Amino acid sequence: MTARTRSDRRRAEILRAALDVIAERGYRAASLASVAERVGLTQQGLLHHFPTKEALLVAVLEERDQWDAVPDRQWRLDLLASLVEYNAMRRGIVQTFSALLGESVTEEHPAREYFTRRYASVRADMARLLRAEYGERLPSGLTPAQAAPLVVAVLDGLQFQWLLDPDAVDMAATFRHLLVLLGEPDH
Amino acid sequence: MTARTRSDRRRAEILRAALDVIAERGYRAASLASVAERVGLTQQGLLHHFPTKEALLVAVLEERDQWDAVPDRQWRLDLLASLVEYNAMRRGIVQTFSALLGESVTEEHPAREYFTRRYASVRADMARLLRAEYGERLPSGLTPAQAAPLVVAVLDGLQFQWLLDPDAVDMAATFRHLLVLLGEPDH
DNA sequence: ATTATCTATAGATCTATAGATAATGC
DNA sequence: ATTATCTATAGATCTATAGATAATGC
Repeated sequence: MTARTRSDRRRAEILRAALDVIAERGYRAASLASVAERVGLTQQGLLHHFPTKEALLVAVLEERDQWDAVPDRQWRLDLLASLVEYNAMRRGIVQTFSALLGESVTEEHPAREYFTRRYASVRADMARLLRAEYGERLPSGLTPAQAAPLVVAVLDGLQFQWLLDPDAVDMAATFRHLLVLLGEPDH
Repeated sequence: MTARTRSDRRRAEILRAALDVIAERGYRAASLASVAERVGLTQQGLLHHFPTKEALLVAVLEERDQWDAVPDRQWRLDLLASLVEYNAMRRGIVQTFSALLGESVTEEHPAREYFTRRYASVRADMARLLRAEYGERLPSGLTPAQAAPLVVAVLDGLQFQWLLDPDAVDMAATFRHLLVLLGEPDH
């Protein structure tokens, strides 16, 4: 599981530092020097492992894809609620990707395509999950495809409210309120 | 309504250019020079009107507060849907404030406090609106205070999905699906 | 007179390249 | 031998200050 070669370990260290720095400053304002400093390297030393700043961002995004690679047959709505609960304990990671999402809507942002593709796929997965849970119609009459972007929007929107004011917003409890709105599945 | 003095007009021009540049690059990556260029000024000329970059940001945020100053007694849920529809025609503005929101969760961002305060107040307004519409319980059994952060989250979350892929997400239609989930008010 | 704008510039950054040296692993 | 890291540095930026000049409005 852990990186094998010396080089892989170094890359993993750098990636973790990059996640932290991006959480603190976003990608554009994150400097290679500040990432390098956290792992005891010079900025030029870091560039030996990732040849450009963008290569480092790409590696960050690829890592995220690995976390998310949960076989989606196993997903259920109540497990989604647990995921939200879990995220509420990993503020740094949530902040990293919320900051990246925010930046990604600006022009020529190197993560823009990534997020565009990702949301298309997340909406599709969510629709599938809802279909598995409810069949072709939710109790409200909405189709899974209609409800999917709503559920995804709630997940992201809640993260921003929570990051700005963790004491004012209980992400997990609020997400469960969405499940109330969606209605109880029949099964 | 329009700015009166020469100076006020100039400031208004600069503000509009700043909104555009922030939409394109975010605040941190927006340079004073690029804002100045759009109004035919040098960067130093711009600084005559806004003494620091942060002062310019503050002015941008204050302007937003003015737009939002709709007497909230007049708000109703279906008017919110029209607002979403309207926003779908103002991509630039939506992008400006989505980018700022995204950046604002990073440390020491000059808009962080602004957004924290703003969301507290937006949630309170939304709860008030829901109470006016539904009374103390929505059809689902949720209280207005429980549903408010959800509705706000949907508004923001949809904006990100729409900005990334306008053709894939119909903001207004999807928001109306949320209204279906909330249920028809009795009155 | 006052306000607006410009030129010049200081002082910080930032990314990336070139090439030397140090450390590691056959 | 190869990989990792460093020093040196080019070439772009960026914000902000200082002080001169141009334009505007009593």
